[in-house]
Amino acid sequence: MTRGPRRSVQPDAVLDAALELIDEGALTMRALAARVGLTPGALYTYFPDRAAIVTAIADRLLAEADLSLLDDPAEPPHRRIENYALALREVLLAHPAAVPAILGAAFNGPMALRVGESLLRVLPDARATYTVMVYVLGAIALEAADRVTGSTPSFELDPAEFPLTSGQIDVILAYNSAEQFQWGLGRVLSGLS
Amino acid sequence: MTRGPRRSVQPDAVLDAALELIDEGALTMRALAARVGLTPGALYTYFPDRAAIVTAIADRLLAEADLSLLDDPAEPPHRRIENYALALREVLLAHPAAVPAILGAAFNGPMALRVGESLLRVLPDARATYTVMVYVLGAIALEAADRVTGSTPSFELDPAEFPLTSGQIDVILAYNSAEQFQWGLGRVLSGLS
DNA sequence: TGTTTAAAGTAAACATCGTTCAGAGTTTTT
DNA sequence: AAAAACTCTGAACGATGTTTACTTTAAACA
Repeated sequence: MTRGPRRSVQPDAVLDAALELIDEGALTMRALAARVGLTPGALYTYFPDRAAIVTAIADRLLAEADLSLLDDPAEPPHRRIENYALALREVLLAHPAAVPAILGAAFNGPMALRVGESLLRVLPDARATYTVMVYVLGAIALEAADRVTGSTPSFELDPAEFPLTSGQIDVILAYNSAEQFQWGLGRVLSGLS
Repeated sequence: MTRGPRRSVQPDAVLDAALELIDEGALTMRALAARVGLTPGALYTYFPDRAAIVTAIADRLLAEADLSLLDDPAEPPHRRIENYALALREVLLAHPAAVPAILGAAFNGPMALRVGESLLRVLPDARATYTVMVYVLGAIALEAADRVTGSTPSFELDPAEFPLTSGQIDVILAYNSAEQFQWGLGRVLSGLS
């Protein structure tokens, strides 16, 4: 048994509160401490620094998407990847402000290794799995980025200067949607086989 | 003519210095002011706030990649896209710490519109051009992310738990290379036609 | 030409941030 | 019963982005 007094907060509860604060727009050590009923200094008993909290959240979010979707024997390989990718997209876009942190720590955490291994089981060529990860994480990152910055920030579009963009403006404004995500992923996967 | 004293620094020089500081690891208003020979408060005469400086840099970097590569009549369409993508990759990876800002402001700046319009000229389907942008920006973002965090952070890899990952570890460790970038882009483009 | 007006810049402060540290309190180990 | 290891508080430190008077400069206007 460890010496000293028992923790007054579960470490997971700290991460819960931290994710809440990220969703609300700003994760600060003081706000986090207040929310879990501690002093800022006490947080450094739980995690060495703020960055450790963020990467822990990133790994936990990565773990929320059901990895077993990649091993479902009832589905063809491409469908398994689509299912997992859609699940991951849903998990991450529920916390768009946390997505940049995931991109940064995408390949360091323990969960990322597990995702990579499972992907390799479906798509045995490492270059192909990396290409898929690039598309999936890239699409999620772009979509998350413009959810946090308040989308459509006064679109000044001159049809004379940007005729093609104007012509398909309806498609472009809908680029952040599950359908387009899935459409692009389907094309990427077909290009990889 | 505008009233008051002349500027003692060209606004572009402020952006140059700001990009230098980003490359060195930390862009601070105080450090930026010192570098251009001003007081922190004076910077707010040039830009409304720090975020404006960052997005201005993002747009300027986007402008550094030669857009005319997309219109080169001597090359087939897919080759044009590859050439521009490789050029953009080189420009952005020269400043990896600035890349997250570009992802964030990717579709707000004036230069981003120009890139989109040129892309549409060679790949007329908006969904396809968006898929290409996702791949290109995603690959660059992932590569930039692990250049700033000092790559290969003590890779503890258990071959029994991650057999497939271990088997292709050499490919995986080389995932950040122009060849793999181009390989994946080729597959994406072939899937789109 | 002399006065007004707007802009550039300085100096100093404000509020907030992550982080550290000495000490008080608590629990297990010896 | 004493010692050691741990949690937590309270207060501080240094650095950050930004704001606010105030001075100086130079164009615009009478």
